[in-house]
Amino acid sequence: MENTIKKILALGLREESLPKLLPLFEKIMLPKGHMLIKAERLERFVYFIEEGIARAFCHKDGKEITFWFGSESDILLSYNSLFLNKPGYENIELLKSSVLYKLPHSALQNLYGTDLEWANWGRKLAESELIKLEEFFIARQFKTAKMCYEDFMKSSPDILQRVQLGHIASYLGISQVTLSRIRAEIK
Amino acid sequence: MENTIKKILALGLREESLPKLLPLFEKIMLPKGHMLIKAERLERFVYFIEEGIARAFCHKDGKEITFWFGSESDILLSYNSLFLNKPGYENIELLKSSVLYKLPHSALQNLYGTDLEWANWGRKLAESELIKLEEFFIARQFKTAKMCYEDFMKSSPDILQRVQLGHIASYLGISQVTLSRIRAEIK
DNA sequence: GATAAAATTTTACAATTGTTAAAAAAGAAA
DNA sequence: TTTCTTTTTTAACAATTGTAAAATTTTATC
Repeated sequence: MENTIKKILALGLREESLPKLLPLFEKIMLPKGHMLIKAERLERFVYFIEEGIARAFCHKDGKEITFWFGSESDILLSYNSLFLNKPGYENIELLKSSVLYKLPHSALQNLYGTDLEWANWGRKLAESELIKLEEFFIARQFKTAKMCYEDFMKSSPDILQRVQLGHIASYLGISQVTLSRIRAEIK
Repeated sequence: MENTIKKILALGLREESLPKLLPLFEKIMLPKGHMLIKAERLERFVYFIEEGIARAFCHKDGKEITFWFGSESDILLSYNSLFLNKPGYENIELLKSSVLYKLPHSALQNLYGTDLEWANWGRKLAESELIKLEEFFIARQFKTAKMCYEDFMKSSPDILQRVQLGHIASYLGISQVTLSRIRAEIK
C-alpha cells in the first residue's frame, strides 16, 4: 500500500499515528467501468487509489460534466457525503481496473472527533484540495480552449495518455470538436 | 461582533469554546480602497468581515483576475499564507469602508495544535469553502456568459448591487463588453 | 452646479467556439 | 481476419464572444 501511505504521510501525519487507521483499510480490486460512487445517495466510504484511474462527473442540463480525475495517491470521495453527511452530486467511475483501499467514513470521523493529530490531518486534506482547486479555477479564467489544453498537457500528461478525449474536453469546459481541432493544429 | 460570531458558530463550534479566541481579536476600521493583503508577501493575519465588502484578485498575463468576493460573515485570508506558510498570489482590497476583526495566524495555529474542537473547526472551514468552490466551478462548465450572469444575479444579488461591473465580469470570466451586452438584452 | 475622472455602454469587425452530421480511425468481440 | 461498436476527426455553418475605440452615463471633487 505504498501509494496510499505516501499520500497520508504527505499531509503531515507522523508515522507513529498510522496504526490507528491502517487496520481499518480493506483492499479491493475492481474492474474498469465500475461505478464506485453514485449521485443522490449517501456514500459511506472513502477510497484511496493505490493503482488505477478514476473520474468524477455529474449531470447538468442533460449533459455529463467531468470535474475531477484521480489516479495513484489520490483520495476518492463524495464531498457532500463525507463533509456534510448528505447525498451528493458526484458520480465516480473507474476508467481502468484498479486497486483501492476502502475506508468507512465512520473510521475517519471517529478519529477526527477524538484525535488531535488526525483532526489536523483532515484539515490539511481539505486545505490542500482547496488550494489546488482555486489555482485551477484561476488558471482557467480568460484562457482560450487552446491554452487550457496546453496547460493540461503540461500538468497532467499521464491522464492525457490514459483517459479518452471526450472526458478531457468536458473537464476543460470545451466541446470535443474544439479539442480535436486544437490537437490537429498543434501537431 | 455579531456577524463574526455567527460565522464562527455556523461552522459547528460550541459557544463555550469562543472565549479561547475572542480576546485575541482586534477590531479595525479601514477605508474603501485599502489593500489588506498583497501578493508575493507572507501575510500574518486573517480578517473576519463584520461589515463591508472585499474582493480578491491576482495578475495573470498582465490581466487582473477577480476570483473571490466577500462580505459580512465571510473570512478574508491568503490561503497560501495560512495553510502553507508561504507568500501567495492573492491581493485583497476593500471595496467599501469596512469594519473587520483581525486575528494573527499564530492564534489560530496554536489552537489547531492544542485544541481538538478548534482543529475540527479549521477542518470544517476548509471543507465548506471547498464544497462551495467546487459547486461554483461545476455550475460554470459549459454555461454561456448569459447563464453565468443570471446565476450570479440569483446567488449574489447584494454583491451585484455593491460592486462595479468590471470586477463582476472578471469574476465570471467574461469581458466587460460582453457583460454590458447581456445586461442590455435582459432589460 | 461645473468640471474632471471613472465606469459603463455602444459600435464595428474579427476570431473563437459550438452544433450537427458524416467520415475515418481505433478498439473489442466473434 | 472480419464484423461490430466506440471513439476521434473533419466539414460546413451559425452563434457567441473578444478587441479596440468612441460615446455616454455616473460618480467624485472643487
